[in-house]
Formats: sequence, structure tokens, C-alpha cells
Amino acid sequence: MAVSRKISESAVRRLSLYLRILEELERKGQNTVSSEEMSGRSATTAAQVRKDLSLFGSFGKRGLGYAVTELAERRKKILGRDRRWRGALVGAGRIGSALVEYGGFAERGYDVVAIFDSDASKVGGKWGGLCVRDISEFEAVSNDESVEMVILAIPVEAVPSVMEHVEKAGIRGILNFAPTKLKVPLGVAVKDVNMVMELEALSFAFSQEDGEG
Amino acid sequence: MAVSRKISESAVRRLSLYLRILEELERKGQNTVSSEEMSGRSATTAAQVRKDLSLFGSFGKRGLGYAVTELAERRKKILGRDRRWRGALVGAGRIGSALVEYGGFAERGYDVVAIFDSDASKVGGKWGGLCVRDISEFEAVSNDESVEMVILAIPVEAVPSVMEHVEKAGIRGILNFAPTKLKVPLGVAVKDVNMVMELEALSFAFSQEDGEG
DNA sequence: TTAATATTGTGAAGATTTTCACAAACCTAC
DNA sequence: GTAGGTTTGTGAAAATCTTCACAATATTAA
Repeated sequence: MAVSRKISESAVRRLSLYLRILEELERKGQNTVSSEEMSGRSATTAAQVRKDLSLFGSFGKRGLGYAVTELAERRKKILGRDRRWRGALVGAGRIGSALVEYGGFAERGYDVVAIFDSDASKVGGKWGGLCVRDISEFEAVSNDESVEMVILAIPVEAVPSVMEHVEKAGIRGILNFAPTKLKVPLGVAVKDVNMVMELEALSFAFSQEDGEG
Repeated sequence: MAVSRKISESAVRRLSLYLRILEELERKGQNTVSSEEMSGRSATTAAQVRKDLSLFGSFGKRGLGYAVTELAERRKKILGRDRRWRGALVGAGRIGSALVEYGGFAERGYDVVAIFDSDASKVGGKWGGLCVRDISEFEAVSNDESVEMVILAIPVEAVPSVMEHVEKAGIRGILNFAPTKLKVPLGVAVKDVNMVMELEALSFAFSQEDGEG
């Protein structure tokens, strides 16, 4: 089944979006959905939806549409949401705090199982049942706890030293909030979250409009 | 100068990234930079950098490279960072808190000048010098305060009612943290920030690797 | 069974984005 | 002023992504 061509970044984003929509439809108790309806709820065309959904095989029924629950299950499997993932938060600051307290991750299978910081005044504190550890313990703890992903919420200056630990521990996925390009070994996936960039994209949109007629 | 072709989403992202790099080089006191060096610090090719930088005119000197400060200024103008922007935070919860306390926005010209919530227990509280207002006051206050952008950090259920206010007030840019597709009038720019999506992209990357050789 | 209607799956066409490759422009040294 | 070494800017080629359009397949009704 999994034909495993190279799937584009934007296709993956859309698959994510489709899954969110499917989960909503599931909650509503809707049994089937057409590519047309999906396209209305996302920001694409029906053809795009069908192309995307068919990337990993055909799950629809012609004339009928897609079975919501089945399609959701398939998407989950494709996106790696058919299991739980174990993540560590590195950086016990404001952003980290907001992320840990936000329930949405665990709800979707991403558990934070360890928290690290290098600030001695934070180490030892309790955060939602977890004890903040010193970053020097990263390898040992992340090994014990089978950590697979890291949420990196630290200032740019701290990146190099922290990344040494992360690399040594063999972490393969990083959600990066630090506004800098991480240098990682081959095979390590990085996703950047950078809100200043998003704001710039907004103000750019404004300038474009204003500049034209 | 501003040729104003349609600039792609990804080109805008890269322009943002270049600006970040340029600002770093500026701090370091570096005077010139080549497309080669820029490509090393971002994740692109030198040709891509040159194409992107030339979208709005030619600022480089052949044989020499680009003048860091001048190029940074130009990029800032293009991205709308040559002025300050006035934003309102809607949703005084965890994410909102983290964003307001994070200094990086103001540092780059994006000021939060008002905070709104619909929860009576939050309204009236002080947040970093600002008073949390009731969402019903949105139009009046955002008018008085010349609010241009909104940071939307509210639960999905609250979106429709809040968006009514936002729409009526004539807001043209929204940084959306609510995991739902906003329906906005033509001319309103929306940027979505969705961390579950990013995590799914990571676990997708894992599944892909594992599935192959 | 057949006709009418709906909707998928997918080659092919079209559009967009990225990469290539090289002439043009600039600097330094002598 | 000329030669040698860099690096930009940009058409053209290549690669990628999106849209089109329609045959194939399913359902329902009579």
C-alpha cells in the first residue's frame, strides 16, 4: 500500500488539516464525506483533496464519498497518530509552560514525559507532575524514558550546548521554537515554529495590498 | 521598484528567514555577505537566495556580495518592518500569556496594545500594564487604539462570535492559534499557527523513514 | 435490468517553483 | 589598463505541484 513517493511538505500539512476536519466530522456523527465537502472546509479544491487522499491508496467509494471513521483511521496511521509518542520539553520558560499546560498534545498522542532546563533555580521544581531535570542529565533520562522527540523552547544562545546533548541521545525529531536554523545530523527531522515570521508574513500582505491599486 | 508580481508563500518565508540572518550578521558587525554564505545559513541554495533577493530589485554588487545593513533595511521595508504595528490579543489564556510576556514581538515592531477576553473573571485584570477588556468592547477599543492585527488565542467554540467583532472592526490581519479554518472576508490575511500539525509532520517523517529501507 | 445521478481516481495539461549555467559587473594587483 | 578572481542577476531548463476533465464505479429508483 504505502507507495512512499516523496510527499511534499504542503501535502503533509493538508493531510494534517484533513485529519482535523475528519475528527470534527466524527464527533458530529457524520458517516460519509465527499471531496467536495472536505474542500469547502479546508482551503483547497475537491481535486486537490482527492489527489492528496489517493497518495497512499484509494479509500473512497465512487458515487458515495469517503467513510469518515475509516478515512480518519487511515490518515492517523499515515501521520503516525496510531500510537503514542514520547517527547521531552527542553526549556522550562514561558513558552514551555504554555505548551505543557496545553492539553491538546496529549489528547492527540504526544506525551511530554520529561522536562529539562539549565537554570539551577528551575531544576528540581515540579511542573504538572514532572520534575524539572538539569540538562546535563538529558542523555541518561531520555534513554530511561524512551524519549523520541524534543520540544526546544530555549534562547538562541543556549542552542549549541543543548543540541550536543540532544544529538548524543539520538533524538530524531525536534519541534524548534528557537529562532535559528538548527544544524542536525542526517535523519533528524526539524519543524520550526516562528511567530515573528508569521507576523512578518501578515505585514507583508498588508504592504502588498497598500502598494497596489 | 516594487515590481509586485505575486510572491509565493514560501518566498515570503524565506525573505523572513534572510532578514533574521541579516540581523544576526549586523549584530556581529559583518559588512557584506554573499548569496553563498546566506544559503549556508538558511536551508537553500545560493541561486535560490539570489532569485529571492532579486524579486524586488537588485541590491547586490557583482564580485562583492550584498551590503548587510542596506540589504536588511530593504528587506525590512519589504516585509513591513519599517514601521510599528498595533496588535490586539484576543484570549487571555496560557498561550496569550506566553505571547505577551515574550519580548520578541515588540522588539521587532509588533506591539500588543489591547487584550480581550470573554471570561468575566479575567476581564479587568492587569496584564503587563494592560487591562483585560471584555470582548464586547472590541470594536470601540480597537478603533480608539488603531488596532491593525489580531492575535487569536481562543478555543474553537469561541471563534464565530469573536470573529464577528473582529470583522466589524475592519481588522485586516489575524495570527490564528485556534485549530480551525477561519472564514474571513476578502482582503483579510490569516496566518495559522498549529503545533499539533507540526508534531504530526514530525511523526509522519518518522513513519516514512521506518517504512523504507 | 436499465436509466439517472453522484462522486472517486487519475492521466494529462497547465502553472508554478527551483535549479542551472553563464554573461555582466565589480574588485585587486601590478 | 589589463588580467585574474569573485559574485551577482537572470533567461532557460528541469522539476514539482495543481488543476482539469473524464472514464470507472457505486447507489437509487422504477
